Amino acid sequence: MVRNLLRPNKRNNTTVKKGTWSGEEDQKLIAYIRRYGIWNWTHMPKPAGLARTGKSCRLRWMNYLRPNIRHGNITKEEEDMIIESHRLLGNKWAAIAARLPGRTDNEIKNYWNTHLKKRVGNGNKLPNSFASDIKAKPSLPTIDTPKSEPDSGSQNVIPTMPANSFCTSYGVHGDDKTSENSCYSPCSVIEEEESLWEQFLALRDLEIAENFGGTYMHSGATDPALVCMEKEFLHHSGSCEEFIMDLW
DNA sequence: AACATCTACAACCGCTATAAC
DNA sequence: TGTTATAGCGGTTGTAGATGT
Repeated sequence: MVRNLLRPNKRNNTTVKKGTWSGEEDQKLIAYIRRYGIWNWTHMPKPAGLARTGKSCRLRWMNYLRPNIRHGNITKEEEDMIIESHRLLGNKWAAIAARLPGRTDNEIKNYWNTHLKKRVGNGNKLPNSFASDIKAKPSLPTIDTPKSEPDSGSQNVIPTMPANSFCTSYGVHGDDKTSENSCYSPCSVIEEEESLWEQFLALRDLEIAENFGGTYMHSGATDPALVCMEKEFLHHSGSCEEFIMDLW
């Protein structure tokens, strides 16, 4: 029994898939973000070839697919940090996650509810007023995380940008395969070679380029792939053929 | 072997905050 | 200033796999 439902979306008359993400869906999302970056979660699923809501895509990316996510057992040190942070902050999972590099709020929340809640209980929680005081003070010392501060110098920086300012071929994943993080990560598996879906996206770029001057040029396209290609082509001095070659 | 129960965690839902218009 | 769209957060649910009977 897999949570794998299809629900019609009344708003745009499409069918939205729910439930567990398949490997193919992961691959599509990673390939799309790898190529185009994160520009708008709501409008991303369609051009990415996903029958998911933007919200679902965001959650999947943030909690599972994003680079530098640590999967696997929580260490003793991390557990201590969770307990201590929870004592200070209460159920502020995002704030707690910010103190634990590579861990997501969802993971910490699950870990707390399944492993620590009974053991630690709520007895050590400080009053809410204290927790909100801490929240209001961004100077609270925290451990750097990819979420709050993308690691500089690395290519594992996900571009986030408004839809109208985006550009193609942003590097989402680094080439560093010597990472000490040996935990399973769908990202690292797919990183090994260009995915089929990524190749498809590249072919689509080519198709778009071939149609410049015609259909796409004045289509008012909103798909960033088209918008950006359009901009790039307009600024390209060479022929269409040269433009295509430059893309590779 | 078959079924029931438990555990861990991925994913969904509803709400709030923020930004843009 | 009000409205709408989007992102993010925390609570909760549902499922897969493990374990017990």
